[in-house]
This record gives sequence, structure tokens and C-alpha cells, in this order.
Amino acid sequence: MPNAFVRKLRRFVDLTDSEVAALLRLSDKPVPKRRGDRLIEQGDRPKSVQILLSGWGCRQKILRDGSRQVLAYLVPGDICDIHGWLLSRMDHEVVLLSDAEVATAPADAVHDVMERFRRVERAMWCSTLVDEAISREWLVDIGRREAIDRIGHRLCEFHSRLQSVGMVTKDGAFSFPLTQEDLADSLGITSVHLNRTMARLREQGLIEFGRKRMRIALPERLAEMSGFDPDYLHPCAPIEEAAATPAYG
Amino acid sequence: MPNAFVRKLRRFVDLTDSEVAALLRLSDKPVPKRRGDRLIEQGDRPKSVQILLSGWGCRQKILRDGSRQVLAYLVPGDICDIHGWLLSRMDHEVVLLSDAEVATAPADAVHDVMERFRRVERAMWCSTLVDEAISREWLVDIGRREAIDRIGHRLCEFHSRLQSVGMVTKDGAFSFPLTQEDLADSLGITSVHLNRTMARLREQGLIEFGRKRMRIALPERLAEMSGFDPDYLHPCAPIEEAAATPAYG
DNA sequence: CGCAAGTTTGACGCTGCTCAATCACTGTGG
DNA sequence: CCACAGTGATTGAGCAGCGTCAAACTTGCG
Repeated sequence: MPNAFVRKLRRFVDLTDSEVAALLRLSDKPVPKRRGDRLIEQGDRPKSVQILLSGWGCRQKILRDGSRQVLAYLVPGDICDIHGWLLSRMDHEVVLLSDAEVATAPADAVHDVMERFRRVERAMWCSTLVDEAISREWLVDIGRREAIDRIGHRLCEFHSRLQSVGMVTKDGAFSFPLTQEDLADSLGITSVHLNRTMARLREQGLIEFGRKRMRIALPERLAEMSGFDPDYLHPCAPIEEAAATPAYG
Repeated sequence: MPNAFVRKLRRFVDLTDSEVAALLRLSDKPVPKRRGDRLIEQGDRPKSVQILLSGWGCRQKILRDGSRQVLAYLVPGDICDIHGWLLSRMDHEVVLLSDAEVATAPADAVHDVMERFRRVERAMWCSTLVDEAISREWLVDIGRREAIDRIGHRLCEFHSRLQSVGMVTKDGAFSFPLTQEDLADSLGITSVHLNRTMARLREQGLIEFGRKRMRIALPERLAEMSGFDPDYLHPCAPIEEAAATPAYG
């Protein structure tokens, strides 16, 4: 039973046993951490690579006036400091939004695996490109959708992403450890306005939430009203792509 | 005299003559194109790679209601469809914002160069990671800064990026072919509000603009008031980094 | 000279923010 | 088992930043 890290990369490339073994060696000995722990600080020059194996985290920047913008959510399988590999310093920080398990691998070991197993490297870059696609869609959310659509769209994103890794129940519910403030800070609105607007979605019977769980009651309707199209998440097409492109095989 | 494509990659890795020669072969025979031309459409599966050699472009998405969000600006040296290499379909379109010159290389040829010259591959990924850093800062702009700071911050970004490729005059002026609507659509505000707010910056003597030129009259003051810190653009540190990391050499 | 595209300005209203109070939930110690 | 504290959720009132609609003006260009 591979861990979330392996499962995630498998979505992009069909890994061999030895590739899986190498990845498992990178991500063994997970360490438990607590909600609020800061995994990476702004300005760090990471010399090791941290992999989130369970729980949620986020990338974020804090402004002078104390306000916060969440840049991305990290879910099990995500690498926290991929940006530090090539570039000098982290321009943002990484914080845990729930208790979590984190594995740490030396940067050299990760480089080594990527050198030896080009398909693993390829899978990691695919994953980075999907993260970028999500980030682009967030720009659309924040820049051009009004609050109710932003929220609906973001909830559809969670639903779709978590569904693709088997973390959504048949009735559309999933674990949701974020506070309303965490969510609002990713959407460019205040938590007060988020609360009011989510209440409207609840009144309309589109969603239910509470006790760190979220249920999308009417996924199709929520997607329709918020203009959600899961294409940008590249749900699984890349798997075929990978097998068909010899240049990288 | 290498072209903008080579100059850009040189910022990240110190290229050898044969590497430069290979890149020049990829980007010879530039074709002139017109402002408004669509280089890549949403849903495309690019089989070739387009390189912008002069002029400006942007990545953008159009919503159902016709509103537009600009996701990134492309300046000389930028690759238009890097995202299509690994992933299946383009989730956004690429459009020219000024007349421009574009070179087209077969995707296979690009893969080939990256396989043979790992340092070139490394430089391209560095470039991608800087683009991501810019995109993260845009999220902060749109999500958490008010209009006047957004505009000031974005203008500082242009000033800094163009300065690093020698396209800014001593008095802080540079060619600026974007319409106010192009700019507003990247900032998540309307062109009307952009106009009013830029007028305030002009009244304060911070900027001057008109006739497709922009001048940042008081760069330090504009940076101070808008909270601009050029660190996220990774101005040149990566050059040392690249030389010092053997795993990729 | 006259059109077309882009810029500037005005009036008005709504979305979302601020400040602040209250309520609900969870975990802790007695 | 219960009181209590702390965190997060919810609600209210008032206001301001920004959007909408529309008109006038300016600039580039054939």
C-alpha cells in the first residue's frame, strides 16, 4: 500500500516497482506535526525536501499590515518546497492547516532519484504544471468572479481534487479542516463576507458544512452556477500522454 | 548578438557556445505577427513551441459573461506554450498585445535540445519557476491590495523586469504597449477604475504615461507605498546557484 | 479630414469591508 | 460530570471602494 506521495505521482506516470521503491525511501519515517507549525519560512534556502503525507497545509504570504494571502493548498502527497530546488530563496512560507505527517528527504537524494529515474522527474514536473494551472484558475476566481461564485468554484475544485484521490464519500462529503478564515484568505475576501455568502449557498441547499466536514449536496448545480469546468485540473489525461511520448520515456 | 530567447536563459545558466547555437537554431526564422493575433487557443494540444522574440503578449482566460482575466504577460524571450509539453491541453489562450516577432520550433526539436543539454533544460525550469513566483505575487496583488497599491506594485514589477533586460532608460521610462484595459484585466479591476486611480498616481508625481510609454518617476517612493520587494523576481541569484549545484551540471 | 480605438470624466448604486457584539463548539481541569 | 476558557462561527449596522452605464474627449492613422 503506497503512501500519498507515490499515489500522487502515479496519476501522471505509470511507475515501475523500483521507481516506487525509490520514492518510498525518500518518504519513509514520517514525523507528526501540529496545526499551525511553519514548515518553511520566507527567505529560507531549503536544503531538504519536505513531503506532506497526511493532513492539509498551505503556501502563504503575510503583508506589512498583517493581512494574509493563501497562495495554494497542500494536500497529502504534495511536496512543500519544490521551489527551492532551483531558485535561491523561498518567497513565501508554508504552514500546516491541520495536524499532519511530514517526511523529510535530503535535497541531494531527491535530485539523485530524479536523475536516475527520468520518469519520476517527469511526473514531478507534471505535478508542478497542474499546480500552476490551479494557480491560474485562482487568479480568475479572485480577479473576475464575485464572492458567491468564487466560493462555489473553489468548493468544486476541492470536491474534484479530493474525489480524484478517493477522499470523497458517495454523498459528496469530505473532511475539511480549514477555518473560514483560512478559506477566505485564499479567496481574497474577509471571513465575515465568506460566512454570509456561504450561508446563502447553504440556504439554497447547494452545500452543507460544519464539524470540519463539507458536503457538496448538488455538485452539478454548484458547478453550473459558479462556472466550474474541471478541465484545468487535467484529471487523468496526462497518464496516457506520458506513455505516448518517447522523448521522455 | 544573441536573441531575446538566449539572453533570457543566460540569466539563469551560463551557456556554452554549442548550447547557444542549439537555442539559436530553435529560434531562427522569426515571423512577424500583429497585435491581437491569437497564438494559442484554449483546448489546443500544441505540437510545436512558439517563442516570442519581440513585442508583448499575454496568457488569458475569457469567462462565460465575456469578462477577461489576464494571467501573465509575455515579454521578449518568453516561451508561449511551455505548458503543453507535458500536459494534455492548454487551459488558457495566448494573445499578442502588440505587433511582435514569433519563432516556431517543433516540439520534438525542443525536447531534443533539452535532452542533450541538461543545463538548458535547467534554465528553462528556472524560468518557469520565476514565472510561478510572479503569478503568486499577482495573487497577493489581486487578493489583498487595494487598487492604488495593486497598480503601483504592478508598475514596479514591470520596471524591475524590464530593467533587468536593459529595456528601461536612465530616467525610468520604458515602452508600454498595453491598453488600460489590458492592464486592468490583469489587476482584477475595471479600466474605468484603473484610469481614475492611475490619474491619482500621476497627480502625486509618481508616474507619467501616454503614447505607449510609461515612466516611473519615483521608483523608490512607488515601491515603498505599494509594498514592492523585488526579491520574488529572483533578480540574478540563480546564476550562482546554477554553477554551484553539480547534480544538474 | 474623418473614423476608430482608446482615454477621461460624471453620476449613481451595489458588493464587500470594518468594527463589534454574541453565539456555538471543543477541550481542559477540578 | 460540569464550569470555564479559548477559538471559531454568526449576525448587525454603517460605510467606502469599486463597478456600471454612458457620454465626451483625444489620439493615431488611412
